[in-house]
Amino acid sequence: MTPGALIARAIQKERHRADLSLSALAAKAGLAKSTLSQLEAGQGNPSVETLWSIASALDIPFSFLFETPEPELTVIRAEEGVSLSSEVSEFSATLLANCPPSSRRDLYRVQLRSGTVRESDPHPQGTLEHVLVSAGRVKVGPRDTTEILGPGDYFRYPADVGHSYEALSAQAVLLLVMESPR
Amino acid sequence: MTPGALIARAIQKERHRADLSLSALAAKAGLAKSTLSQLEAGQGNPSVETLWSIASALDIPFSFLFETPEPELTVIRAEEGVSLSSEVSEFSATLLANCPPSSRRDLYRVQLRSGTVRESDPHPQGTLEHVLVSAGRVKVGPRDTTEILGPGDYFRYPADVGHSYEALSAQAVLLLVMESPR
DNA sequence: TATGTCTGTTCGTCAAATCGAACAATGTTT
DNA sequence: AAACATTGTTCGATTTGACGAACAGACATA
Repeated sequence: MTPGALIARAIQKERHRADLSLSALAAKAGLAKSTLSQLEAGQGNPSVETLWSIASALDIPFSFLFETPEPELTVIRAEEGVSLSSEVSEFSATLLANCPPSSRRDLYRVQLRSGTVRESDPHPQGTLEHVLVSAGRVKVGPRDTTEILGPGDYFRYPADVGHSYEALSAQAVLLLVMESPR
Repeated sequence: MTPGALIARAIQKERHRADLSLSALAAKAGLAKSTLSQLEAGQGNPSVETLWSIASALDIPFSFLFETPEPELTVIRAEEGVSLSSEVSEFSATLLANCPPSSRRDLYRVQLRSGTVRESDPHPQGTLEHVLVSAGRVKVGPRDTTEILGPGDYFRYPADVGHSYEALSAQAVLLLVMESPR
């Protein structure tokens, strides 16, 4: 894939996501409409400064201007999972998810208390979340596909739709990996 | 950090790692030496085509040229950490590590039993490991920099040197994120 | 039907990025 | 020491990306 075409698609995708018109984005980025137009047409060979302005106008990290992935939905129970790299019972490692080619994975620690349900708005399209429960019982997942998880359980689901977190025990701790397309 | 300076450092770093002279790289990339010289000096505003040539001449993914250096060794205790989006006490999320531009992050669940020490050989250069303790107490880290961690603790360390995992309690569960350069 | 405001595209002009040769500075050969 | 091959730098010439106005089309308002 030629870099020009790559960037063309990325810009257009991100622009539509931000719900901006070409002219509006041009203005916000301090660029000429013509420049942006040509870029989205795949013609032209933008400079870094130009791309930088676009990225910050779209309020996205610079590297977001390069490519797209695909979603999925997976649960691996505490006792399940492919075990690898150790027959020794003192150490066992289970591969939960190897990293797709062009994605970022940010790590969060989340603490929940029972009572209310934490509703999260949809993240940008293509976003996934990985949850590994550390303590307590929780109910998490997208709108109609929530899962009930206990300590050690792993759950992966698309987060580009509304989703929620709810503690079923008094308190719960979980590791959250947010995976978003670059 | 200005994009120019960012790229300047990246190019120079990667070029030295590839053990190429400026002239040699210029030739291999089909660029004028002068162009490259100016870029590494932080002056100038390269076009995407130019950067693309450089990346492929260095045989690295395009996004390598936008690496932002990160502190290598970090501990965040269970009660510490920058809290965000936690207006409600029922939900608090702590950012542990946001994802550098050009890395893969593979997710593992690791179970340890006390008794033996699990020694791991060095991974490829640039590899980092993130550990979030789910249950039990563990002692993990590179050779002489191990940390003792309890539930909820987070630890990040370079894994391109020998490192080890040891359970201090009867049993321990932890989430391991292995981060390697692309 | 005009009049306005938006959409995104195409054009000539100008500034700037790239080029290529000439440059000084080191190190290696004969 | 002289001759040569490196290193990376600086310079003017030329290509080219970015600008901004003028453009056609879509839609709303009066």
